[in-house]
Amino acid sequence: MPSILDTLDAACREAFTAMGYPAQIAGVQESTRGDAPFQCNGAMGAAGIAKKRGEKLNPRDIAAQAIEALQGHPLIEKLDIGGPGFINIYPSQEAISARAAELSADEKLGIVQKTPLSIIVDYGGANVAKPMHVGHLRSAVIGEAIKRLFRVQGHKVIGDVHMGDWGLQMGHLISELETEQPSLPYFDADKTEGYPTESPVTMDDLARLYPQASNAAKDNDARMERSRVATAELQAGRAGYMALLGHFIEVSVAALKLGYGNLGVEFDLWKGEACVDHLIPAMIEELKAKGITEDVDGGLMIPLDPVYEAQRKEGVPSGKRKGTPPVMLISSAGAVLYHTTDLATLVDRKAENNPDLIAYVVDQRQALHFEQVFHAAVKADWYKAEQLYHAGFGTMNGKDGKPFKTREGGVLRLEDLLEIMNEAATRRLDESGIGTNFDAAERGEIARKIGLAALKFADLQNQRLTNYIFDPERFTAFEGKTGPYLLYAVVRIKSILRKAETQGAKAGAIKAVEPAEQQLVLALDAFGRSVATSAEKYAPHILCEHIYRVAQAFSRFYTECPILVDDTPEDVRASRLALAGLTLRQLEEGLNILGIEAPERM
RNA sequence: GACUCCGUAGCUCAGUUGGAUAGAGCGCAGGAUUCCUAAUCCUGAGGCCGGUGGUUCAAAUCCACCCGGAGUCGCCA
Repeated sequence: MPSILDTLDAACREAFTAMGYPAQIAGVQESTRGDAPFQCNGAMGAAGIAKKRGEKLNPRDIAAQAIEALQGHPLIEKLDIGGPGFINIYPSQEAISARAAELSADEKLGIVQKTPLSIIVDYGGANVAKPMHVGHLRSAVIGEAIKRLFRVQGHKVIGDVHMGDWGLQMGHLISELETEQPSLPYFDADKTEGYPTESPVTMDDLARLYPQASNAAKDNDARMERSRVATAELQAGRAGYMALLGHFIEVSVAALKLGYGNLGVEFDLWKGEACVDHLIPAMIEELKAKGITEDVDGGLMIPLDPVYEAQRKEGVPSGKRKGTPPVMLISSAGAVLYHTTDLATLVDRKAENNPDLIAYVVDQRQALHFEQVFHAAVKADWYKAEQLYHAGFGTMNGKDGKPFKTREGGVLRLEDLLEIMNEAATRRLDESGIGTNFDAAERGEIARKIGLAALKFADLQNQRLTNYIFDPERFTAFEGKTGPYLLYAVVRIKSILRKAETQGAKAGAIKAVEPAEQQLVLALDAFGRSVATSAEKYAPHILCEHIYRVAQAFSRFYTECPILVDDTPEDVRASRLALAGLTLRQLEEGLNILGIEAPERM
């Protein structure tokens, strides 16, 4: 069953259509003025259309005509005209109560189920051998939310972490390890099998080796060359290096599973770039056969933009050319590149999953990269442009407006970030003296959930592309539009329901009488639309806004409408208990989509 | 230099297809608790929506130019 808003929307469009105007001008929205719950702005648009037809009509008269047609609609209590011709719509108490009953009976809580599509969400993107840091936070948190948004609409969704495990970084690691421990069997070029099963390095070793190598190579060409050679030999399949890569991946995946697990982020696939390497030769042959490649400087590319190519042929330096640069498949040094593995991943996904849609939740700074890869995939006729979407996001900055750094200027590790949030939550619990009667283990768990909720909600409530400022003080404040506020609403409802249980009070038919009750039902009724819009736009912040509004509406209801107080009549108590129960289900489902977990009490 | 994103209250941010008096949170001023968790609720003050021009009955929103910030611009991923 559609929401009240959707039903009214259809009714208004029909009324305006019957009057000879296009349906698109007559949409219904939540009121911006607060006088009425809903408004329709169609009359002004209609007057504009009439004027173009040569008729001169007053929008207020058109509104009056529309109201005439809408009069008697079962959901509508009252209609009036505001300002130049805005139609205010007041749904009836009965309609609101009936809608609450529908929502209560709906397992999906009003989320409209779509025709199932097969969707891959590519997010996470952590690198093998590098510890997770703040840069991985947004992709994980936003990607998880987008994955779940699609899932609750009935789509078949696969989350793929898509690790970075195949580039120069591997060459850096291999060559640096060789510098430290040249006697390891992996570096014996004559040996091709019989390597140890135990990894020669730990995660800590890897985390140390990579920056060591990277720094060493920065202004040492000979050192850089060693990394390049190692990379090329790895990609050519040198046995010892492949064995090392296996160790690196194994050690890293174990660490990453822990890291993502602490964030409450789960992947269905732990694939990486190395998984698709074997597809590359055939892919290159296919691309060549399709005639879309071009040899250049000993490498191979797919030109994408005639404007760019013309300048290249005229000898314009690469930094000064306009338009889209080509996709580089093979470098002059013979190495496979980022473009190549991403294209091969698209080939792999088509073969394995044949998805209707692939969404990449990756930093917006990579927008050009994805534009190029998508363009090439379309050119190769593997995908249609609308099947590939890059949901980019802005960076998390420090208070100076630059990407977040530790006080020492280094990159903040994700585990340290979580610890900062955890400490802040614990401090806050101590300060407010709440939950002091809980045992230490429960308190610890509550603090963890509060800290995580604070962080995730602070991240998700921003529009994706916004570069937002990481402000631990603000995120961990428990007042206002924060994760903890939402958890508080959930916990208060659970508390009431527990108490009702012990008193033997039962939920019954919802009758929304008080303004706070009606506002709560109307807020709840917007869930389906919020989820749909949020998914459609890859915009979790829309759902955040909705959940916050529901929590606010509940808090008001909680203040104004006593439930278990002695003088509450039994039918009113039953109705309010049912309304509280419905609110709880929706808040928990909404928070679950955002990847936020609430404690039982706090 | 070219392209992309951004500029909205003191601060941090929303603003769907152009619509009434531009919203929220924090902060600030005032108020509410014999009663289910006050981490709450209610009321208020606070804005040339970066600037100028244009389109429109109507512009934060669309177009052009300018100012300011971030990012990207083939062989790192």
